[in-house]
Formats: sequence, structure tokens, C-alpha cells
Amino acid sequence: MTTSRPTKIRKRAAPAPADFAPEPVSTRGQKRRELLKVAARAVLERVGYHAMKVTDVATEAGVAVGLFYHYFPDLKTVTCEVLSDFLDELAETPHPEAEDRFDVIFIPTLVWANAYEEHPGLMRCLVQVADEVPEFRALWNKLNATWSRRVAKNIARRFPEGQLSEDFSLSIAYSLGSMVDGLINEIYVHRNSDLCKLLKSPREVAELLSAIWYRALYMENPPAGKLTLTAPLHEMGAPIPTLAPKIKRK
Amino acid sequence: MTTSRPTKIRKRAAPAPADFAPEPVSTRGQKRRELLKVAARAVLERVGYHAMKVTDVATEAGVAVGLFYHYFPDLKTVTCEVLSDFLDELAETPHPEAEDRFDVIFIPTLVWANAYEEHPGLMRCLVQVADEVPEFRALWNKLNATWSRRVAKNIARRFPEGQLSEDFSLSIAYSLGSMVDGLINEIYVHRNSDLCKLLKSPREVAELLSAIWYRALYMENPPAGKLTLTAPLHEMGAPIPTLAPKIKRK
DNA sequence: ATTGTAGTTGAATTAGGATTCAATTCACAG
DNA sequence: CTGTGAATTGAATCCTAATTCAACTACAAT
Repeated sequence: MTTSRPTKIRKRAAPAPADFAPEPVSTRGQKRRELLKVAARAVLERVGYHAMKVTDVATEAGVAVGLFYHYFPDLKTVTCEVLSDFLDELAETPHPEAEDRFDVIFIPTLVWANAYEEHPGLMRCLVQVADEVPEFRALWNKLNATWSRRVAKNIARRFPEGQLSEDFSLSIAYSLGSMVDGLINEIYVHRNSDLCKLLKSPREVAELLSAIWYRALYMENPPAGKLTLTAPLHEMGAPIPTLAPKIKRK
Repeated sequence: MTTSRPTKIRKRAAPAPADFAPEPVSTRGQKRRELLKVAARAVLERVGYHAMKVTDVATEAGVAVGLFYHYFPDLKTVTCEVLSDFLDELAETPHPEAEDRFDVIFIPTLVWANAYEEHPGLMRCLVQVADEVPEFRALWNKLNATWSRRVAKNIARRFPEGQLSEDFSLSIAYSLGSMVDGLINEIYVHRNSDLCKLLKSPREVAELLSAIWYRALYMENPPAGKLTLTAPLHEMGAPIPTLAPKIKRK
């Protein structure tokens, strides 16, 4: 099959300086490194972090395993690089300008839902790797903190001066953020069948979440016309009658 | 050191019927099996699913590795058994009776937060294993679906007949549930430092989440006096003035 | 006591991938 | 055309557990 080469005999040689090239010298090297990252990304998207093998990456890249080690010390490293590039990419996704306080909530939520729909595997990996690799968790935490703080500021300035403390608005930002992450994750990563049936498009998902978020903050429904796919939620305006009879207790 | 036994020579013997005892016959066997499960649980709590080794479990139980295989075919199996017992245990946690519609939200949330505070490692494993083991995810989904449906019914009956469809109340239940899971997970499993600083006790966490939940549903604040550790949230009642000036744009 | 069976042990073996590295090929400067 | 060093290959090797199982022990019934 393969053209035979004289068998390589391993001799314990002088201890080599042992390293790999984090910064390949030539442009050709750059390209190959990039090729490997793209392959790693595809593998991550397909099988997730825990099932990923060096062999998979090499095969996906159409390259020998050894080459992988020429550019990266291990899977953890490529993975972190790939995911952190991915996060940069997400951060750079253009957001339409928000016109009002509903859209301030809705637009980022929609962008986020779209990202999940498009890259469920990578989003899954974010969770897996943040759970296993402390250095990556640190990055994740930092981004999360930055985002939550921005949201918190935005919340705070919509309430009378001093009515809502820094602390509470930050807690609220984290809470609502968790809701968004959690639900979207459940839909696009775990494909929860109830939710998939109920919420057909990222837009629908984003409308639902934004409506809940909006009500929690402002204690009123989003302005009329904002909910195009989930219009019935507007009906939910009228709050609480006296408690309806309990249907049944199993 | 060890008393020497004649070295065991392995001979390829006739293919054994090969099995283990899922149901140990004697009581002694039962006890040992239980012992191993307890050990496995401790290991899971300490290091999580992915770092767990058969050796760890045997050592923790003070038993030879071989014994493990007498009672379980592999780690996946014990893990699923341990976690599903754990879920049963959680389901059986006694809940104080809820007196009003705030407590209906608050009490289960508090119970849940307490569970996380007490078993962060196992809660982490629930996520890990649900993500990796389809059979376990199925169980998780089922419990989740049951719970969300119960919540959804409870939500629906508080609104005028027909105002809130089955579908929407179920979506809302999942959303708010995700918020609770997500935030609590962030605090007790990942020890997010912002949140740990902000929310000192499970009660505080539960109050925050319940207040948000309550506002999202009823568009008003929880009854006075309900928020004992997070009282300032009551102040947040007054909704929105005209938008305060944006502080600054980075 | 004796024997039969379930329970137990831990060294030997397997398994599955990660890593290494001598040999080879490639690109290009001289 | 070379000569030289970077890039590439993939079989050999190393590692880290998982898994097996012949021998041994404990206990219960006879």
C-alpha cells in the first residue's frame, strides 16, 4: 500500500531541547497552524471536548498526528485557543442599534440565540471546558462579569437615583443572564423536545425571554407590537384574579 | 510487605460466562455493594465525573479494585445509579407548606439552593453526566418536564381562564426554571466571586430569584415583608422614570 | 470438622490514546 | 543546481487507566 520507508529504529538519543512552535516562523507554518485550528474547531463542534482525539484533529486536517505536536503541546491548548477565538468572533457580531428599552434586551438576546443555533457544538464546549479548565473558566468569568456589569449599569440608570443599589442590579443582571443562557442552552444544545416544539425560531426564543426579562424589570408588558411571534404574551398583561381552583393533585 | 502468594499465572482459559452481580445474592453482598456506592458518591462529590477512577472508588471504599467489577460493569453505571438515587433523595426533601403565591415560588427555590450548597459536587455531576450519558439525560429530561409542567399549571391557573395558553405557561416555566438552576449553579458550583460576595446565604439567593420570578409573572412586587434579607428589592417597586443619562460609553 | 458457594484480592493483561522522534520531504537562499 | 534548516510523516513507544481472573478467604449448611 504505502511506499515503504526503512523502519525507524528508536534509539534513546541525547535529551532533545524538546519543544514545539507556538509561533511558527514561516508563513507556511502559520497556514498549517491555522489549518489545524480549523480542524480542531470542526471536531469540537462535532463531538465535543471530552470525545475529541488528537487523531481526529489530524485526520480532519488531512495531516499526520506528529504535525499537531509541532504546533500545539496538547488538546487543551488548541481547544482553549479555538474557543477563545470563537468568543472574540461572537463579541464582534454586529448588533443592530437598539431604539428603546425593549430592544436593548431583545437584540443581544436574539444575537445570542442565533449564535447557539449556528454553533451548538461549540457552545456546548464552552460549558464543558469552562467546567474543566481553570484558565478557561477565568476568561469566561471575566467576559461574563464585564457583560453583567454593563447590563447592571443599564438597569440601574432606568430607576430613580439610588433606588436600586449597584449590588442588586448586578445580581439581577446575573440572574436574568442565567435565564437566557440556560434556556437557550436547553433548546439548542440539548434539544429539549418540549421547548423545541414550543419555540421554533431564535426570534421566538428571544421574544419570550425578553418579555419575561422586561416584565421582571419594569413590571409591565413590552410595548405593543414588540412581540410578533409570541403576541399572545401581551394578553398576559392582566395580572392576577383570585386564585382559580386547583385542577387536581396527583 | 504483603504476605506472598504464589504468583498468579494467567492462562487463556475457556471463555467464561462473564458477568457481574447486579443483584448480589446475600445480605453481605448487598452491604458491600452499598459501600461501593457510598464510596463512588464521595468520589463524585470530590472530583467530578470526568476525573473519577475505578481505583479511587475502591480505595475510598477500602476494598480491592476487582470487587468493584463484581458489583458494577463500569463507572458509568455506578454513577448513574448514584445520581439517580440522589435525585430521588432530593425529590423526597420535605417542603414546608406554601401559604401564598410568593411562597409557592420561594420554598422550592430555597430547598433547591440548599441542596446545591450542601452537595455542589454532585450537582456538578448531574450536569456533566446529563451532558455525556444519553440514558441519564433522558431521566433528567423527564424529571424536568414533570416539574415544569407542574409549575406551568400553577402559573396558568392564576390567570383568567384561557388568557395564558398551555404552551406559553410551559415555556415560561422552563425559562424561570433555567434562571434558578443557572444562577444557583453559578454560585455554588462555580463559586462566581461577584455572586458569592453579593449573595451570602441560600435564603438570600432564593429571595432574589423569587422576587424576580414573582415580578415577571405578576408585574408587581412580592408582598411586603417577604424579602427579609433582600429588603431593598422592595424599593425597586417604582418602575421607570424617564431614562437617566447614560453614564459613559467605553 | 467438612464442604460448597459467594465474596474478595491484586497482579497480570488489555486497551486506547498520547507523545516522541529518526527519517524524509520541502522551500528557498546562495 | 546545491545546501540548509524548517516542516512533515507515521511507526515505535510510553502511559494511564480499565478489565480480567486464578487463587484465596469467609461463612453457612451439613
